Amino acid sequence: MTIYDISEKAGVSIATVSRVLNGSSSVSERTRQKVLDTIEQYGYTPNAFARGLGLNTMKTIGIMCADSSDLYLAKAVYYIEQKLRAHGYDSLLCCTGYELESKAASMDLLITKKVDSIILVGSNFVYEKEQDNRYIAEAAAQIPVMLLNASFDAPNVYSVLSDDYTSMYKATRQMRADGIEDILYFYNSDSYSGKRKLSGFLAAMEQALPGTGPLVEFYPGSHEDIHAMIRHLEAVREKGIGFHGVIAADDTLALAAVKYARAAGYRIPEEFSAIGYNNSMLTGCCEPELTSIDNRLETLCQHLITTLLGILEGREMPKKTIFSGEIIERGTTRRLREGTKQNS
Amino acid sequence: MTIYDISEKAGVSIATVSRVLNGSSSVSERTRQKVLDTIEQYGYTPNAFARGLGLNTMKTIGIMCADSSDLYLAKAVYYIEQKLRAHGYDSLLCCTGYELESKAASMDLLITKKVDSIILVGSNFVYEKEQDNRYIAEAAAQIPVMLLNASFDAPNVYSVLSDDYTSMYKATRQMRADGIEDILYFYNSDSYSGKRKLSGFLAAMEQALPGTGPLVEFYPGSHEDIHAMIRHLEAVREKGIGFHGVIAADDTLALAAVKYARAAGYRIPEEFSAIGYNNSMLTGCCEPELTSIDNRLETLCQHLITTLLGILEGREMPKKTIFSGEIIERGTTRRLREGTKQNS
DNA sequence: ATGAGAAATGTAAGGGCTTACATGGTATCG
DNA sequence: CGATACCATGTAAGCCCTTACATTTCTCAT
Repeated sequence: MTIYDISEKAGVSIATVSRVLNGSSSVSERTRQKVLDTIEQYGYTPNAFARGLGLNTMKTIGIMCADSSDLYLAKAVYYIEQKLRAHGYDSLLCCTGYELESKAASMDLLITKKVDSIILVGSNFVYEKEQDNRYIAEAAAQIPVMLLNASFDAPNVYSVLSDDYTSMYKATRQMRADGIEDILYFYNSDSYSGKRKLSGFLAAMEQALPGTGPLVEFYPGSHEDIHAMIRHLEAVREKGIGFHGVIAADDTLALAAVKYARAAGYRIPEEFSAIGYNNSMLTGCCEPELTSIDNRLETLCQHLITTLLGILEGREMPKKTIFSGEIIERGTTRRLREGTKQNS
Repeated sequence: MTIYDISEKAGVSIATVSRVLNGSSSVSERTRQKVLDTIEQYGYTPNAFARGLGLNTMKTIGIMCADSSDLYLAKAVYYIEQKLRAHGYDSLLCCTGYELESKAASMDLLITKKVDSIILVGSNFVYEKEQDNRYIAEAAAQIPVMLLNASFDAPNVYSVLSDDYTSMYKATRQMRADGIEDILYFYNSDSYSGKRKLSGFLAAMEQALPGTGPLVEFYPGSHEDIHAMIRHLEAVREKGIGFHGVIAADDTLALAAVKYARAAGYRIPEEFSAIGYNNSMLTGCCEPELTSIDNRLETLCQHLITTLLGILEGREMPKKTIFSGEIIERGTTRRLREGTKQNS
């Protein structure tokens, strides 16, 4: 069943059928109905390839993310896919892993597949070394590239991100205001946002205790292995380093910190505090529940899609948008700051 | 840059270039190299649409899942995407939600987009009423449809699933063997596998205590809201129904049960047991750690892809494959069965 | 009624690729 | 050395749409 069949059955030319299909230019209401009826009757669907060839687009967006099974990234991918679909775009998903090479390769692949744009989900796509980001600039020479949770300045590259620096800065200040001196920063990624978060922590600590070397621990293992994280923290203590608060770059790490602290016999939050990041469902999984920073992922995604659609329609759009995060207080932090409303 | 440009630069015909590109039929090694060099030199990539139009395939597989942010589904999508990519296929992701209507609509959409096959990830795609599954059969009339964790018998539909019935049956028997009489079955889905799990539980209970009405609770709320789950369990107790063990259809539910039990003052596993399902990262999130059923998701996905590739190559493939699951014992169950090796 | 201009429709030229078939060249055999 | 068979390559006909441009049909003011 092709457009020719329909045009024949409906007694019009293929051009007219095409016009009806695309809603463009003028077709009299009468013919329009006639064509529509015929299409309905014969159950015709235009061939996507031929259409793509003609229009040079198939309304498909490439979504790249390192690991779509990661709690946070999965959520982002979900929001993005939803919102794209709502606007008639499909999503070609590409889980690239964390190596630069395979990211670049996936990017080429998506471009070859003729996606209209590529969305890079997660801050690990932007590297410190400028040259490592060349692959992004190269892709952007062909189609717009959107960054979620990262920023990179190049033509045709658009960024939407959360103000991780300030969020961490505030969290750190808050924990100090709660009277905790020895805070350990626990993180597992040197990604773009990973670095911003760390800077926020360091800035707050430097301001509070100038010249002191703040406690900072990098966890290199698997993102899901809470055991290993706990062991890591135990190893830190065994080195004689004491800490009564943990600010983590991620809820999983924070959860590990809570479990570590409980095992070590601390009462939480009286003797030990923890703040996580992402405000994921994991916050409900520990006792007491985890205070966490919400970076308004859905808002970010919404904005990213709005921006993308604008670009695809040829409008001028902001190259970089930053949203602020919010600390969601739960049971792993006390509240000495505002008066003396304490938790216990 | 088209195939014409290359053919010109290389001094051959477009047919030859095409042949080199597709590795088909015979091309002399000399011309082959010449063409390859030219392509390399000018950085030519064939136009995917034109190619699709000619070959009537773009090596793309549709992946449908209700909610790709669900821990378990996200993992499945991840495995599938990885394995497909390894074989040169791309994945068009489609999060459909849980309504039949939108599932059917998404299916049409994917077919319109000319995917080579559709994979339905998750058991919620198969309904009890035969007629509600018509949308699957209809799609299968056009392209092969693969079911993960569900089964539905129709031409061109292939199923790969875990033996949820037996897994639950075993888990239930095991908990009873551990001396727990009042086991509550806690579930949140009437999906295909949801029903199989429930049956396994009921069968084991019926066998143990014929005629007794087993305790069964359906949780209707959000998949992520652990609080609500806990409240639900509390409400059950307030109705005067006692239980000292929970078998849950899902790790999140089991986690809620553990939190519920701890809050109620039970010692785990001495006074209260719990078994979850999926063996997800959540098992490491509670104290003690959660015993859970592993349904070998990666194996399922691997097999599903192998089957799919076979079908696409025109080979005959098994229509239904069932793998057995495995109980991974952790801290929320005791072990009275095998001798007296106890946990505490 | 008539002619101009607008509206509706048709014609045909791509878009970039695959591939059946045609052609020319070379090796093989008697 | 001519006939046979094959291998390498080229020619051209699709694949199914979109759309610029040409043509026909209306509409309406005169």
